[in-house]
Amino acid sequence: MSLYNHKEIEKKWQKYWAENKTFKVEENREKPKFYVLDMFPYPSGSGLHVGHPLGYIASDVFARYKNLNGYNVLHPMGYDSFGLPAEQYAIQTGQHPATTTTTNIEGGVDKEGNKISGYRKQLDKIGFSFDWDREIRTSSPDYYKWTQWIFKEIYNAWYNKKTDKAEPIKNLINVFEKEGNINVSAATEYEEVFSSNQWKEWSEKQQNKVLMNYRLTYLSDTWVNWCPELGTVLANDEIKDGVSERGGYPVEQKKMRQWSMRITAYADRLLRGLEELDWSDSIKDIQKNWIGKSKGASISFSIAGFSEKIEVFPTRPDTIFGVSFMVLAPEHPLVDKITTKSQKHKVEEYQLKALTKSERDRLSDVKTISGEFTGAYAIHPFSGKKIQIWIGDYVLASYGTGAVMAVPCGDQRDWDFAKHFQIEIKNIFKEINISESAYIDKDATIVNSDFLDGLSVKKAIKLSISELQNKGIGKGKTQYKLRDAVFSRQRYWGEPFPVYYKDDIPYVFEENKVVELPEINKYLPTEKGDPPLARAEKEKWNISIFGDRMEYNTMPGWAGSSWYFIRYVDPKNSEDFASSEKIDYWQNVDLYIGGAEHATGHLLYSRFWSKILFDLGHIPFQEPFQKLINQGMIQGNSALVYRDKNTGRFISKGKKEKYQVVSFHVDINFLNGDILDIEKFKKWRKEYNNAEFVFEDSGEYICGREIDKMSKSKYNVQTPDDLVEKYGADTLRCYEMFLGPLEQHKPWDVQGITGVQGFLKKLWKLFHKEEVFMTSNENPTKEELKTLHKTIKKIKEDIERYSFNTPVSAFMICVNELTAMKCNKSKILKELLIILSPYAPHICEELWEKLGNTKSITTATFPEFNPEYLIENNYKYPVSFNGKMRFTVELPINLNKEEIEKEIFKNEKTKAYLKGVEPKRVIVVPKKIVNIVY
RNA sequence: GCCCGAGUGGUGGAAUUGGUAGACACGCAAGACUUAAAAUCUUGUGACCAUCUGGUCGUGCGGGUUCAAGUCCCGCCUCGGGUACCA
Repeated sequence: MSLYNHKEIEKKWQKYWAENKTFKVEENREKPKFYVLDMFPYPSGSGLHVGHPLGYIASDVFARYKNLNGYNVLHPMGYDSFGLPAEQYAIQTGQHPATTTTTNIEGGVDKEGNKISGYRKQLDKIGFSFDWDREIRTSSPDYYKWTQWIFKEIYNAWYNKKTDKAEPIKNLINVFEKEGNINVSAATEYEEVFSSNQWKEWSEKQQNKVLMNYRLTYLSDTWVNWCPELGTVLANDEIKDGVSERGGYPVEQKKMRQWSMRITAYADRLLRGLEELDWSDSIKDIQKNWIGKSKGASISFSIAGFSEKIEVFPTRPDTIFGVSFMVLAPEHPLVDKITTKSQKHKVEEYQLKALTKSERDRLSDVKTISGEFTGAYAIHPFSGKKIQIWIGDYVLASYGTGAVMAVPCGDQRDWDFAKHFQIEIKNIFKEINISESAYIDKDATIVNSDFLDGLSVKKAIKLSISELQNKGIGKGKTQYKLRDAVFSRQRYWGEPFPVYYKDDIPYVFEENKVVELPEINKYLPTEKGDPPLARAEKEKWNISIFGDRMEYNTMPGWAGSSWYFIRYVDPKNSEDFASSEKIDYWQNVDLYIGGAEHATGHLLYSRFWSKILFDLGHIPFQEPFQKLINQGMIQGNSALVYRDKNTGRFISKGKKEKYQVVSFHVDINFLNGDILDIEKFKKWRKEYNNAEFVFEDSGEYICGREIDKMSKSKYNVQTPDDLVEKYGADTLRCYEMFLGPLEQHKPWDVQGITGVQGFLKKLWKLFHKEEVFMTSNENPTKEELKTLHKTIKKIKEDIERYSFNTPVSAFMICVNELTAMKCNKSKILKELLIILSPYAPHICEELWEKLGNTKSITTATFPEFNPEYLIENNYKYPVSFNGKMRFTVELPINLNKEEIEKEIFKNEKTKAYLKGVEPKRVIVVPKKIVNIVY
């Protein structure tokens, strides 16, 4: 073998790595650990396209780099294998989702007879350094046994606000038995107070009901986002623009008995925890927004003639004297009660109208101001004045208290509302004109406000809160937008809950045994509307049910992915979710790479579960992912053909203006560059067999191009398999990195790949003469060492700042320079192979072996950069005149400013540019630049 | 609307702290080898002007700071992401 044969080399080394378990990793206290993780994929039937491996390649480069630098690197891979598509497929074909899932991972044939290559085989071809002995699948009972265990841990925990952490529910029960709940400060909506006697007297059912209010996962009747088409409940982050993210089906509000996770207890810690994370600002912002912390006061207004109060939550309690009316959401429970007879008709009409309006309508209808007066009055807590109570659909029942104290001078929506209904607008800001709009900045001085007069906003907020507190009508309060997360799905293909019901009370199984997903005859809801699991008879379950029935819901997609990074450290442990020694060694993930679309889902829930597990003493860290990189999406480069509407002929791109055309997507595999292969196209579909064309003058058919999401339906999917076959995995790896910064979105374009392959061929040639392997043992020259060490420095610096694209150019430059020097010295090439091996591991292993090494290149050490080789005697000074670079002058590096200036002015060219004019100023920056101003 | 991020040749992109804009690669053009093609190699390639030397312009647009701005500041435009009557 003499020419670079990527197929043979890659096959050989992939086999070698697998047989020798090269990437198997164990705890090793001699070495520092490094944990590199990719977001694990959902194994879909369509397999990997070139966008998927982008992040995996980057993390693999980093993992291999860290390994060469003496770290013990954990770099696992697995599958998030519960999910909707497999279930949808099961509904259509009757095939068990487990079967589909296995086929999608391991390869095989699907029900329609399509060949599925399988994720694992696709991944293997790219040469990743995954430790496959650690593979996990969230749908495997060995794995979800522990997802269920974590659920039980969460179920058996409550949030103690005094210690600011989760604690076992047992402790709480002890307290209840001793002294009731009088001294308990917990994350709960439950406000009733009970004594120890009351607690003891209660039935089990009653006690259970009360405890539900404290548990970190609890059952409650909640308004949920119900998607009838999917037959399931969706989390807020699974809905985009009012329709389901998957499928785009309408979503409606429905009340259902659901498991929820008390994530709100962690709102503040989730917010504060962001500060110490090395994540992009945009992801941090998204999470901050989602948590939505706002500080203010809760104030209750009494209503004239009623005992009820209206609770409001202003963030600006300092504007309390600017209140000129109140607005309730049309759905507010008090509306029916306080509305006067004369207003009743109008109010009810308005309520009905508001009901029919969808969220979307309300949103798009910002300009229309609407509302109705209820006829009732609230009492201002300080002035005692009567103020009108209105309803308006700009106030949402679902947010805060569903009521606002309207301060038109300080809030634009209140201002608009007051103007529209001609309600008084009181100005409480000193020397501020509010005749055109409200004043929302916080830099005014408060006036017309009794005891707040003359104060700054900041001081007035403080004082107003303490006065409210004194009067017992309000207090300072912090509110979050974050809601508790609904944790039930009316689905089959998910983790079953380790829960059964007896007399309608939920119980979790005491014994630590997995509750396996039972076989059912159909993957659809029952006629009664119960979830599919209701179809399983009691004996179909692998566990003896002591109660009346099992929980029929399953867990959501994010359950398994919220803790998988912990399981990787000890994936086969059957006694524990992972041994504490191993967790202690590996700790949290040092580098996590994945898509930004998981910002509010997976990335938030994982942080939430980590904090619970930390509080309960199961793990020693609170944050799962220290450094996060969000890789950009690789978009598809679709190809279009144009068909003449009149004749049905296909018109080439350059001629299409002369015709009335409709465009179609065609398979990108029919193209060579932008030129369509007419024969392939004709064979594609029957109706094209006799297609006629209008060509360019050159006689070719040129396709249009368009950047789309990569998807089957646009025929623009490029699989890594084809490219690996044609160019090799090493080329693909380097090329995907070469494409641009990892975080950036970029269209896929295969045109540049030949350049990268050319680079590897040139590398190969450095080691060969006349197609025979030949290297020299001579000592390298200064120039050769300079090239090598310049590259070592650049690669190290770039990889460490996660710049994965620039090293590829540096390697190219290095190989180009060595080629120009005709360098085949093993002392140089050996080190080049080591630094290149994270990018192109196969070719490097092969050449490494040819150099006479018997151990894999993965056991090598990343070379030390030696600055001595980069010391220059001269520097080429760019000489600028008035900031414009004109020419360069090479000067000894050790000259000082004055000497440099002298040398420059000796130069003929300098004189020519100055034309005898005396320079006004000369700037000399040694080892940088010379600028002459004249 | 608000909050982030981005805008550089025909294309992907480089320029890490203000200091030679366009590295590296694709594409294109010319040439060498070849019966021919592929592969490979050599040369050129931001735009405009000029016979070369060279000059003018040039990093989305308009200003500004500076000896010097792709990089910093102010105001806009476009695109992408997030969020949405949040009280």
